[in-house]
Amino acid sequence: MKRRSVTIKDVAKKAGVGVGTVSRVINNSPHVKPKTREKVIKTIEELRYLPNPHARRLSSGHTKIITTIFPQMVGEFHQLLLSGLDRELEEEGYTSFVYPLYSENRYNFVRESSDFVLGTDGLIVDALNVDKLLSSFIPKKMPVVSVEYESETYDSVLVDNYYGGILAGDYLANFDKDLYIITHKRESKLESCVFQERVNGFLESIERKGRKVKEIFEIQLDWIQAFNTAKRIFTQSKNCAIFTTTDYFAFPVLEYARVIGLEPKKDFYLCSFDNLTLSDILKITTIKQPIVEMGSIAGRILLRKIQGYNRKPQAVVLKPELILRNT
Amino acid sequence: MKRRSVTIKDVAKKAGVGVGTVSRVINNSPHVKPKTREKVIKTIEELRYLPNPHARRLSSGHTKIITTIFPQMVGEFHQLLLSGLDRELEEEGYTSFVYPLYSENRYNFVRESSDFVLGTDGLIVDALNVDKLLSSFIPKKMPVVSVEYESETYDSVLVDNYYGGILAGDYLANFDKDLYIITHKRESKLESCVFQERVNGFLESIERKGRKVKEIFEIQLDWIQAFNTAKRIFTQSKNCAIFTTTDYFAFPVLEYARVIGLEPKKDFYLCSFDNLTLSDILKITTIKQPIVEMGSIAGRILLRKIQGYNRKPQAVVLKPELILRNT
DNA sequence: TTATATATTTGGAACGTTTCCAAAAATTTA
DNA sequence: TAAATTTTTGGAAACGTTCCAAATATATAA
Repeated sequence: MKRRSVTIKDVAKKAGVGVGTVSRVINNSPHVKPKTREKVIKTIEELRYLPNPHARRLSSGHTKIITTIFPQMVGEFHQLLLSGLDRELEEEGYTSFVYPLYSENRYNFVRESSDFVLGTDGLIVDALNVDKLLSSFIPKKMPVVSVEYESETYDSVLVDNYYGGILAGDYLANFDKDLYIITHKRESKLESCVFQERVNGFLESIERKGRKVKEIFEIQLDWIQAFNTAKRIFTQSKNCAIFTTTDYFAFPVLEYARVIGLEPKKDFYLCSFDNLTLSDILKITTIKQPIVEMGSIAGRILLRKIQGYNRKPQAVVLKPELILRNT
Repeated sequence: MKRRSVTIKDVAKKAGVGVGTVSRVINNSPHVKPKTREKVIKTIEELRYLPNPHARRLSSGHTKIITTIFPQMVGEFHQLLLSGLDRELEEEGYTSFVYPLYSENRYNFVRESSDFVLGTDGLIVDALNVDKLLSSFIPKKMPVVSVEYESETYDSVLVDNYYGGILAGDYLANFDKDLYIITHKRESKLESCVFQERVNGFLESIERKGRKVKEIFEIQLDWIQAFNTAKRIFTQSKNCAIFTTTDYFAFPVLEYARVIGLEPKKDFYLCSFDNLTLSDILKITTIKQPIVEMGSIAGRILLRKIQGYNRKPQAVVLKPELILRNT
């Protein structure tokens, strides 16, 4: 209600047309005579008119923006997920903002001013227990898709992490080696909860085959800790098979093994999880997660919900796949 | 303009008060009798009323949200910057969204629908040539602060990277070692441009002392490439001093040196840049960037601009600092 | 040429808040 | 008890769009 800037009315008056016509020109409606359109465009430029997005949104009811909530922002995974998502969104003129939830403060902010959530057309929530953490204050009509976590309230898109663990177990149990697991230690409710499932699947698989794991190392998402863990494992056993629950851990493990001169697929075996670019370059055997696909499926579902298509929450569970490489 | 939900009028009617009063209750105005307030709150809960954020924003003229544009999202640096920023924003009830610009597509989207930029109260742009890339389509009255890049159009907050390079040079040139640089290779206009300055400062410093660098390695922001580069350097020279233009490169270098049994501050020297948590843990000598401080200064300036305080664009240049540790 | 169909343009009523102001009610003071 | 002051209140106006129904201009067919 403060200082006013150039409005659609100013443009309409100056161009000698109605506001509706100006609106149509702005929105590329075909129902405007070329001559009129030209005149309006010229006026818009003269007055340096910019549509007020808030008015636009109040009137149209949408923002063409969706929010992606990530537990934190780390590297390739999120970038891939986002790019899959964007692929779908772009087609319909949507784009995505990221709201990282790396601190309690940020989480509280979302809770208290749910306004922020409502100010956008939809919500993608990644790797969070959305039912417990968010659903209570997200209005019922807000379209939400949960990724990497099977929600009871919303549609979900995820990889079958348990099955992925089984694949890894089935592979590594083939060899007569000491079995180790390096996985992520979950330290707060805001951290991703996919890793435990992978471990569970792995344990189930090797148990079936009468095998046991020698030790499970739980570390933070940090390559140096993984490197040091590799050191510990290879000191303990010169004859081991390691399951790392994310590629981020596999890279340093392999590197350490190389440095001390161990040969993969002979001195040791390594099966990882994710299939990020580097695991291909480094020829690491890994469980492939279709990350980009996960993003685009989530995007498609979300768009459909935004368009009013309603159904009971379902989970799309993608099958991970063992990618046999040189470890 | 579709299906209507519960509005402030519905609440007012049901509670037997005027819309103004309801508005006052929602916004915690002190000018409401406790009894009335209670009655209104009860009605709001009964009707499950949620204020429409678009209407709110149109009327009030602000969103209480600011957008942070990052070239890409990687780890600790951005998290620290954001947390510094948030510290300031939170006090005034603002929060920040992230818009990562990791692809041309995303960049084009911002260009074409600048609407997205306008939908928020202010803009923090990190490590991008904001003058060339963004200023042309950002409306004049939009508050913008550039971080890590000295803008001609907007206020900037940055570390004196050149001076940081000099500090590193002054330190490493003390030793009678072969000098190497490992830095980031800038491959697109959307990538950060701070590294070259650091290199330039370093080169200036050692030239003054009559020294020369043996080789400059330009690699991607990727630990394995840094690791391999370390391998190459230590193979080439058993007696070297290395300047890494970011801690991300220093970690693998140090790790590799450890693995082959070289002792820091004796067999080799290493000076890095950033001062991330790990450089402390690993006792790496580094140039400290006050990242959190940078974020909070940027936040403070932005808030002031939002509040209408206007001045000619200025740059706040923070001095980096040599943190002497064990390398 | 006229009647009809079609394409273009128009004004103004929503949209749901906040903000402001004048009026009403409550409280204090004389 | 009346007057002065403070607190609380209701509701109109404004925010700048979109959308709709109606009006006007233009093209087409007879």
